[in-house]
Amino acid sequence: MRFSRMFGKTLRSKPAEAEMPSHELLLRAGMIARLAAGIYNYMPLAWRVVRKIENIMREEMDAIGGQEINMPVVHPADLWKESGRYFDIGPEMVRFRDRTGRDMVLAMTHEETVTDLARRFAGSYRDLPFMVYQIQTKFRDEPRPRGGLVRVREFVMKDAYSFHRDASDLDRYYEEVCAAYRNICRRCGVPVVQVLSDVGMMGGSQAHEFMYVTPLGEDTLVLCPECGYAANREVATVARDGLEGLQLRAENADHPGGREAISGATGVREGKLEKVATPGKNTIDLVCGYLGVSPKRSIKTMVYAVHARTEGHAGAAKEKAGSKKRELVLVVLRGDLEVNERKLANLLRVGEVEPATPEEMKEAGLVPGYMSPVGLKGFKVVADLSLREDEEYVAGANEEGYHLTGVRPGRDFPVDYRGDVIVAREGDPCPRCGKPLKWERGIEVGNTFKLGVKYSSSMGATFRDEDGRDKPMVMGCYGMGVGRLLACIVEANRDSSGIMWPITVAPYQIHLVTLGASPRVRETAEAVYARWIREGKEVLYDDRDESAGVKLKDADLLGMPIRVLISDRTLADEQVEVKLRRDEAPKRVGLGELDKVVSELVASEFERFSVGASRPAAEY
RNA sequence: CGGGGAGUGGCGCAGUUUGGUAGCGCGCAUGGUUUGGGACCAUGAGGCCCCGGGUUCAAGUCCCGGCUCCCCGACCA
Repeated sequence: MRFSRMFGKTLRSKPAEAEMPSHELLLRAGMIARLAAGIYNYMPLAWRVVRKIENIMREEMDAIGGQEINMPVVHPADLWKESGRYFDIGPEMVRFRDRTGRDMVLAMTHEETVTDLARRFAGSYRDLPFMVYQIQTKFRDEPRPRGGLVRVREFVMKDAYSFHRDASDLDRYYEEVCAAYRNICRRCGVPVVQVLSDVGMMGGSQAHEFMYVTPLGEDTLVLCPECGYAANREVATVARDGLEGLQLRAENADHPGGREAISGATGVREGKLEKVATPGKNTIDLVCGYLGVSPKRSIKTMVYAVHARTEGHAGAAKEKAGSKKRELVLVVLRGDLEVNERKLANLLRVGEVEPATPEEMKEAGLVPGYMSPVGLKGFKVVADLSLREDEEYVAGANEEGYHLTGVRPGRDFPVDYRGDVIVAREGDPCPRCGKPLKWERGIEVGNTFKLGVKYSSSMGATFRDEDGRDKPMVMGCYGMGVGRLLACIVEANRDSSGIMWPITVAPYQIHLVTLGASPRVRETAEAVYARWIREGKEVLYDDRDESAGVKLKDADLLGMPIRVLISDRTLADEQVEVKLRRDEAPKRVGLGELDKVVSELVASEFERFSVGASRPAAEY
């Protein structure tokens, strides 16, 4: 490609809209152009990168037996009503009617369509397992697009779906997909960490996310540097022993206060529920400070509102889901901990929970600042595992200005649900090895879900098993955002001057630059360019009549891995200059050895991003 | 959807406080001088100052309404 003919232009200054380095560099390089919030054009250089990323994805999916297909972006809403998601998903799904008035949607993902295909074409256990994938546009009307290509509304995703006879076959295959995902990221030059994640709107039993770790990431990851435990904060757990046993005992040892303080402050014996006046002490800190008790010895009571879940099969009743009254749930946990709303929703088996509004609490007769489940009727109570039935706590008395001491969960109030509903904190003990956990931020480039039979059972995708019985297929689904991966490639491969493309995805492998306007330089470069094009080399040839500074700055910004420079100065010695983008120092190379040197560099650059023997052999 | 900010040649910005001929840098065009890190000289083109209404002799500037975009949250590949 001749630079002088290339559509697009580099920018000298940082565009005002740029939010993060990859965004700025892609804009300045003239590779992307925003059309609307979260909707981007891809210019020629970026599109070449996209095609290379897609091909790496294809190779890795094919290597684990995937078969590429293509499913539509516009779906009849009926399919989404069948799975029930038409009613569960909010305004992020674009809905419209076609000219005949039929309800249609834009695809946010393709579980419904692929499950429809599976039920039509796979009827026997002999047809299983199989995996199909596509690289296709999705549209999600995100509330807040951001970060250039990191969070957009229209995006291309590689999505794969596998179908199995049983869970153990899915488990086996799932590992292969995870390995393939690691290969894709490695080949694209993006380091990722695989973390446990929430199943989200996909449903299912287990899920992982593949995260590029960066302070600019949108997700918080909980990592154990010691044993490798890694989870999204939404689902991260902590070692309960460390939390409630050892630490609490240590705390009590340090603070002769502890339970004695409770009796001391109130004059009551241990083991009895007593009401104490705590005027104006309407926060955990105030109450505990006042009573001289550690917050770990107090019960925090939170009120959440939930909608009844629109579960399973579709039904006309769901149409009015929005009008349903919200049920209030009391959540109790140790006073020093915070509620993890994601875990709470999962425990209650609802899509989401929301903190109750002050009006709702008032209407229900609850007293903010002095709440507890003690003596209240008509509320479901969720107790976090951090509360022990053999300990006593300070809790609200449900009366302005009063608290209770000596409260025992279970004895003094009933517990309907018991589970892990707390947020893991930095420094909490790792659930696997007990060492302190660390927090990082990350961008999710891919995810994998064990869907199980959520879609196959609701949509009737069954197969006849060897035993003659019809069973729902066991499914997995696996997504990876192409544009988001591109953004992460830039994030992970750049310096202050510009992008440093890994050769595996670089728009062009070689950037040929001339300096000066002398005929000899021009003729030499033209000859080299013509020869390389003939040989099929990927070369961007900067043939512009620009000053040296402009051309070199552009070469750094655009970031092709190998730069070949021809000038009067180099030709004086019958040489050209060869430089890797990632290296500081250029090398002089005789004209006669140029092709050999470049070919070797191309090969060695590819070697840096190879996955070697770690790629699994095709299984099918 | 809450809270904050911004819309002025292609890009980055000033001008708005105090209403009075729309500016600067980069880019673009033409000619010339240059050519190892975003050169220089000269000449030139390019604007419904986001949209609609209002106040005024006069609105980029003041008032009302709307739209779009950005940031921080809530939400997600």
